[in-house]
Amino acid sequence: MNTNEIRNKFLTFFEKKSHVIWPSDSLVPQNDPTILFTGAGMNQFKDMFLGKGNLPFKRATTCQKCLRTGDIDNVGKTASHHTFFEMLGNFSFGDYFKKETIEWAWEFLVQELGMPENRLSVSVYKDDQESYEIWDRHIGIPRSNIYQYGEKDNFWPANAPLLGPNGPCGPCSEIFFDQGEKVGCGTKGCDPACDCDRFVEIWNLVFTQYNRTEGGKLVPLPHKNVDTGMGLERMARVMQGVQTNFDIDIFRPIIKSLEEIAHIKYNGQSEHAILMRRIADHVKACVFCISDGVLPGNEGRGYVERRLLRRAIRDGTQLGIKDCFLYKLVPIVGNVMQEYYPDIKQRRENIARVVKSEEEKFHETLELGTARLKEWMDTLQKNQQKVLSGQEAFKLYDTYGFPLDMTELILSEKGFTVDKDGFENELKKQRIQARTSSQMTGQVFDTGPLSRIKELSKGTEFLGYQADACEAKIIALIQGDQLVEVVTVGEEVTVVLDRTPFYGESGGQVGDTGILELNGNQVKITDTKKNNDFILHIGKVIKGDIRKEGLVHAKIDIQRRNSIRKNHSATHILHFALRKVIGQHAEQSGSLVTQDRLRFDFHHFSGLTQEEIIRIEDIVNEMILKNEPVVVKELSIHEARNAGAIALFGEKYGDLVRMVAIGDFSKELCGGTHVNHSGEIGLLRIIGESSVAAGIRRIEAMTGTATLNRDREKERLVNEMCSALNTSEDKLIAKTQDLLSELKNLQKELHKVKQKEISGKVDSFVENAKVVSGVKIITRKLEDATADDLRKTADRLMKSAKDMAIILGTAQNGRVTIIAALSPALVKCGLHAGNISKEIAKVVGGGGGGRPDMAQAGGQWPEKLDEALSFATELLREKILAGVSLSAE
RNA sequence: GGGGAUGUAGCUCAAUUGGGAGAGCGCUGCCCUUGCAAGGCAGAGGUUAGCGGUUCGACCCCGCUCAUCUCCA
Repeated sequence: MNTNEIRNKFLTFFEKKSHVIWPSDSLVPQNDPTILFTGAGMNQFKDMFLGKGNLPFKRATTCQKCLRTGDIDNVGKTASHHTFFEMLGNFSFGDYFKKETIEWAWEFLVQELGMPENRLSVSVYKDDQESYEIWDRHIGIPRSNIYQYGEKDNFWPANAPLLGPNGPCGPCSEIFFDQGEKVGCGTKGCDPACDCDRFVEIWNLVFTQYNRTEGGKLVPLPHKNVDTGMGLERMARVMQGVQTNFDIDIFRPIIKSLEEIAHIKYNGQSEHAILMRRIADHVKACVFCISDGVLPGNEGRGYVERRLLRRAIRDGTQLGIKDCFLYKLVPIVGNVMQEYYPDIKQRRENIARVVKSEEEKFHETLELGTARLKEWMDTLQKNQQKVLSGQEAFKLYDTYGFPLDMTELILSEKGFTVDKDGFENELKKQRIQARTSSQMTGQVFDTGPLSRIKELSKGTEFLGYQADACEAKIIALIQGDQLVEVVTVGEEVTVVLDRTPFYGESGGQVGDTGILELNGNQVKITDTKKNNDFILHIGKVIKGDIRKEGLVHAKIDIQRRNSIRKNHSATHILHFALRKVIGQHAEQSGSLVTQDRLRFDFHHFSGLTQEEIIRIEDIVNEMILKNEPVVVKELSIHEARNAGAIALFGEKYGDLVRMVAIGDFSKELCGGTHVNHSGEIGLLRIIGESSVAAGIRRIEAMTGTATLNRDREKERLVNEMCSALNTSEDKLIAKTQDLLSELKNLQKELHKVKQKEISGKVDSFVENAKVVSGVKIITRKLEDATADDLRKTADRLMKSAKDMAIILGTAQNGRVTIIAALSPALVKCGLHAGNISKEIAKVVGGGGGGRPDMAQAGGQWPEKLDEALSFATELLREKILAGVSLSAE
């Protein structure tokens, strides 16, 4: 039985038991600060479990995409560990409980899947007599097949009564499939708790019936929930009678393709097999991440994904694959998953491009790391050492991203080793440092103010598609993380209403601004955000006090909203034009729609040419001028897909969606606000094109009167330039070029004149030089000279005689600059221009230094420059006399 | 969120540890060469990522910001 059949059977089985088949949540959880990735079927139902969700059903069944990296080190080594996997589940929110859950689970396994009863065994929590009796009496499982375990194995979350966290929890009952004595440890007393492979845990039935409070108290919940999870891959492995999860129908083609790329036969046993399994797992995880909008990066989710990708790439190199290869597996993953996840196949090219570019990047870092490591190996060689220190290995890893095992490999080829303990030590240090400042609290359920509001209300009704203003009741006033009753003038506040015309930031469209008014008291709303079903009005009380009573009049800034409408509709047209011009792969990967501009990110491998930009602009404006109607319809997701509407990467859609159609060319699923006819947009101008990430480009544009203002501004600029340059528009460029070349000529001229002036002075300086012991001493002041002029003059003077000591000074802008130069012979005698300049500079209130033959000094008392120069003459005389006698000795 | 590294000409990188911003490749022009490749000469190209500080003086030292890379969470 293949995975698709199992999945379908499961979902339809529970549908027959009055469950709603609910779509999988995105791997990126929305509005849940407690987790990075969706890791279990229940994640999207947390609010339902707490009794404050507002989904219109009490029973649901899902097949949830999950990503977990906690057990990453086991992936590939064991038969069943994955990072990405699918979890089948059925859920009860205060509806049925243990009896039905257990009964149905048994019915499904035995009757639907036809599993042999004698191979199944179960476990229950030691204190959960209720479940025990259901298994024992109601189902009639032999007692020898019912195991009772403690809170480590049969409680959710594990060890919750003792260790926490606080929140909903409860006992669970697990169902195991016995693969027989031949598999696993082979000991007589082997049971489901054994670490060996014999008993496969196929289903976990969790009964969340308690709320754990401070101190480990378990308070019974008013309505009890059921949360079950069946790993699809594991189940498929049992049903298909194969040894590991990687031998099932959705993994075999990936492994097979890998065999062809690496020219290595997969035998399930060797070291190579571990690597191949891991690659298969990781590439699938990354494909799903990318399709849910997570791009590889260096923080948060993107970083988790990057680590998975890089590990897979490294495993590939261990298999002897030299070039990029992972991206070639993307279409294979698309094929095996296409029935339940058609998007993956559709987007395989974009996904593959992201994977490939990450592969290329990683190869680059590997090359850089290898080069650095070779340098260190050379020094080891020189110092006749054999061991690379842990610090150095860690530096290579930490700073340059060079994996430890590669370091070891390269070292061992030349007979070196690495201090692994030292490395681990460094890693431990970093972990401790980072953990002390983490934001993930380890809590399963969010306890912030919003979670408390959910107990008061089901959400905010959005009226903004039709209305600009309405009367509304205040549900809550939030300040910081506190719920308050009154907010006084001047204070900032977040207001939650029961209904509102304010659009909460989502889908790239910014939140509305406006005014909330109640009996002359006013809150100025500067931003509006969305959290689940609540719309949060963020602002400041500007008049009177706001209390949680009466009806407020909520009114948005309609002009601003109208600009946003234009930009949002324009974004859709731009998306269409873009794909028409550069290709269908140019899918949206993000957008920002504000009142004065729009930003649109899309998949593309290179920058746009000027011609492409112009064509895109032309097509958009053509569509605007056609004044096509914009029609918004509410449809089921199924109908919308059939109509050919574009859904976005990584967005999760409910059963009812809004489809925005412009003319007959653009259809997108979109919750934003739009114009009624495309003509209202007026005009679109593309004002920028740039890169945001590998494979992603960004276009910025503006519409409506904003473009008019921009054009006026440009015109004003040109006019001002014309009047500044005293010319007309048609001659502006020629005139500018003339001026530039004139300027250049003048600069050259000036340079020449200065050179001439210097050489003129040089002669007289040399003539009037004092001579001490055959050394010409020149100390002079130059007017209007820069440090560079002084230096050039000194250079010129230096050429005029063999032994010279030169000090030149100038006063400019209230500062003194001095240059000291000595000819090589004097330097040999022990004179140092740097030291000399230092002493001279003291006279003008500064310091100095430099090379023995040429130095620079400065000071802040220009009036003392003459004094400094005569001091310099004396100083040089003394030094030369001393120096010469020294060298004579 | 916390660390480490990097940021200099269009590209790849130097700058002796605070004291004249340079090389190679590429570009422009000229010369040489009967083709190709090369060679010779000359030239353009820089806010040393940005801001602030220390200093007589900062590519260099210190602080902040930004971008890229990387590790930890």
